[in-house]
Amino acid sequence: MRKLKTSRQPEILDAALAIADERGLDALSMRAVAERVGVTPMALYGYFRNKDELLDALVGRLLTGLTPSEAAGTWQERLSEIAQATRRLAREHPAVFPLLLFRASVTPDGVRVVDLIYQALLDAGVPEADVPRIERLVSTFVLGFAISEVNGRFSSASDESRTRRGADLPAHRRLAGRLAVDDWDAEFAADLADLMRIIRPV
Amino acid sequence: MRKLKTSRQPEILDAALAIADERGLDALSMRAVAERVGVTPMALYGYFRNKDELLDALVGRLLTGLTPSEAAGTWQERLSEIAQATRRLAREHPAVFPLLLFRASVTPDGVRVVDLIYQALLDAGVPEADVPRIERLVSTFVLGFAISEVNGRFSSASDESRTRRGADLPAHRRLAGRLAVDDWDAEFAADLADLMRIIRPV
DNA sequence: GTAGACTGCTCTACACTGTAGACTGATGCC
DNA sequence: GGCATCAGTCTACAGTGTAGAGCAGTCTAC
Repeated sequence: MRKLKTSRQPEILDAALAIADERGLDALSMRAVAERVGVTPMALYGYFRNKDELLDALVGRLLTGLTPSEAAGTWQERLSEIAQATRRLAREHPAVFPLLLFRASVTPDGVRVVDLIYQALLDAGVPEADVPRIERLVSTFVLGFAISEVNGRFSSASDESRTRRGADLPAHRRLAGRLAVDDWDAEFAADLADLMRIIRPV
Repeated sequence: MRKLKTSRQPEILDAALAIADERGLDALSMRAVAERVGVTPMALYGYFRNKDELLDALVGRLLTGLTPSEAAGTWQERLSEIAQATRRLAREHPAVFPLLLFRASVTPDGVRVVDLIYQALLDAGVPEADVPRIERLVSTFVLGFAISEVNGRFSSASDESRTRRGADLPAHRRLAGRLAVDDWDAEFAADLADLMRIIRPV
């Protein structure tokens, strides 16, 4: 089968996303998806050439949800909107989200988001020569932040244990009491504000 | 077996790292590691409780190589040194590197790197209350950049194809010709310079 | 009205994965 | 000698992605 069927692709992706959301990425097997769709595992291979392609399509589906409904407002508002939508997406689909960092987002919807960012940066007065770089800088950070957040890289669980062995960690000791974070929304907002200052110094 | 043996842990991790470097993360199976060590798969379970723990240890081993030999120079030089070392690491071990973003780096060496960054930020005059946040901002970006680079998220392969369908991508069309990147070293350096301006406005 | 092609799917099978459980042979201690 | 501990093996199980063959139904052409 050279040409793939498309009719039930959305249905299959819905099933895959639901499984990942409910039981994690490890549970996302071809067999599990097939069962949920009510079909034999091998039937899926009429719609996606293999599991990797299915995952790619899943990333594409996620990106579709990223495009903001309204593309209005100041450039700061628009950038902020996209960043927040990205973070929201990560929280809604923590298991699948990290795939965004690995599977190059060349889907039409992915490119459309990039275009919106380009436009915001141009409106902000970023020199044309710098726009693509700044876009990569910002989106890399936003993706990285969202992933770190949902994956617990920022886990402060061990903050206290860190400071306890302060002997060889002078800076940690000095910062004791400031390591815990209670408001990630505020942290993210502060980060964005800092990045905005890169985009247009005030 | 409650308590784990440690004697051959380094040897096992070396084998695991070599396999990942040579044949990718997918090829990193317990059986493959065991064969390379010259032992039965089940023998590994005397040294690591399961595959996840082995991977965690692998991340720890990577981080050990991150700690700079010299902790001297201006704060800019020190931060830059760590950032470049991180990027170098990603290129040396592209398959394993992404694990850094997912497996919280609470190993002693990981914390030591964080401490060095804290110290650099303090030296730069960052208010104590902001130091941990800025550390997360910078390290999130650096990790994200390195991963994106080795994983091809920045792939410019499709840049031309993007601009071709310029109709609904106005900003892309306007930036045509500026989308290709030939020097990632320069891009990374420029990004770092921008981030330094967040740390201490000039 | 029947032959042939096409579609959408199933069934079986293979090589591979992580790892639980039981075992063996060697070493060191009393 | 007797026993415990250790390092490693062997077997087995449930699960994975997917190749290859086959099968019932529908559409088209003569």
